[in-house]
Amino acid sequence: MLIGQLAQRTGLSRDTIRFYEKQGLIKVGRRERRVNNYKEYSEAVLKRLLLLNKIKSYGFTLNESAEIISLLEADLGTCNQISKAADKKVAVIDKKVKELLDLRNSLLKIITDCKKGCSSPNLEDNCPLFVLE
Amino acid sequence: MLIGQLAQRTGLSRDTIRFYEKQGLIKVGRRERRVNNYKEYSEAVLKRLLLLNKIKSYGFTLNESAEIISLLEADLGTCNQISKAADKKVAVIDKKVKELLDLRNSLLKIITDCKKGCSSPNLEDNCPLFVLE
DNA sequence: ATCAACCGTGGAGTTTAGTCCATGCTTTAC
DNA sequence: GTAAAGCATGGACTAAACTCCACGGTTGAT
Repeated sequence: MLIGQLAQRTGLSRDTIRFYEKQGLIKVGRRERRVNNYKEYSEAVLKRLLLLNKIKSYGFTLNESAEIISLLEADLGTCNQISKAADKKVAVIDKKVKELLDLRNSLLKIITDCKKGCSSPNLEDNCPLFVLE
Repeated sequence: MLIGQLAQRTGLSRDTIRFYEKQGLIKVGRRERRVNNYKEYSEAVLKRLLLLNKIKSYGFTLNESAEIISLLEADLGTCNQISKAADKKVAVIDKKVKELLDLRNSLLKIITDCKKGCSSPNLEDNCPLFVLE
């Protein structure tokens, strides 16, 4: 199929597909061209892209996704390997969540402090925060 | 003071200070130069940088921080304004946290599914996930 | 014949917040 | 007198994952 159809079937834009190609995430052999030089994409490429999307949707980066696919293709994507990769991601996510929640608390505190510091309920006063002592 | 001292007192690198200058976050008048062309930074600039850092530490971007400072300087940084900006940030954070937690659940699910799908406890089998049906 | 819609390539731009480099002048210390 | 350290300027580079653009060839419909 041509790139337009590939785009439709994967939900990716042509530009994205071409970008993935530039990145080496998918390959089209130099022989897989039509006479007019249009690229002919195989079902295998379609599958690879769908898989890439699926893995990516779990929060893996493009490169990580490609690595996982390589493992699978080399029959090395064992349960241990995959689980370990996912575990690592979970740890990263947990860290991010913690940071965000800390930030959230700080923000909530400045909101209450700001309102509290306003000369009583006149919320049109300047916020006493964000002023260096 | 010169940039080196300013860097020391703010904890920012010279490069960062120069970058902020390029971005227009701080300004040094063309007249505020020593005879040798070295820039002379005022205490006001120092304060502005410290304030910028403080606001930034609450998760605001550089530009947002600069905007908040502008409000404060124009005596418009009212409790309402500041609280509203913080509220907005909180909402953004909440959204991100939710996304991350959803992702976390998906990952946990693929871990258990992967292990469950392994031909029983042989974790060296290929993970049955990440395979298109 | 011509217009839209599609294809190819190469390269630039986007975002954020800087970092690093080259070049060249100034000042300070030994 | 010379080396190190500090200053100024302008511009390139970084990550991530695209998106957009220009230019040009091809195909299909009218």
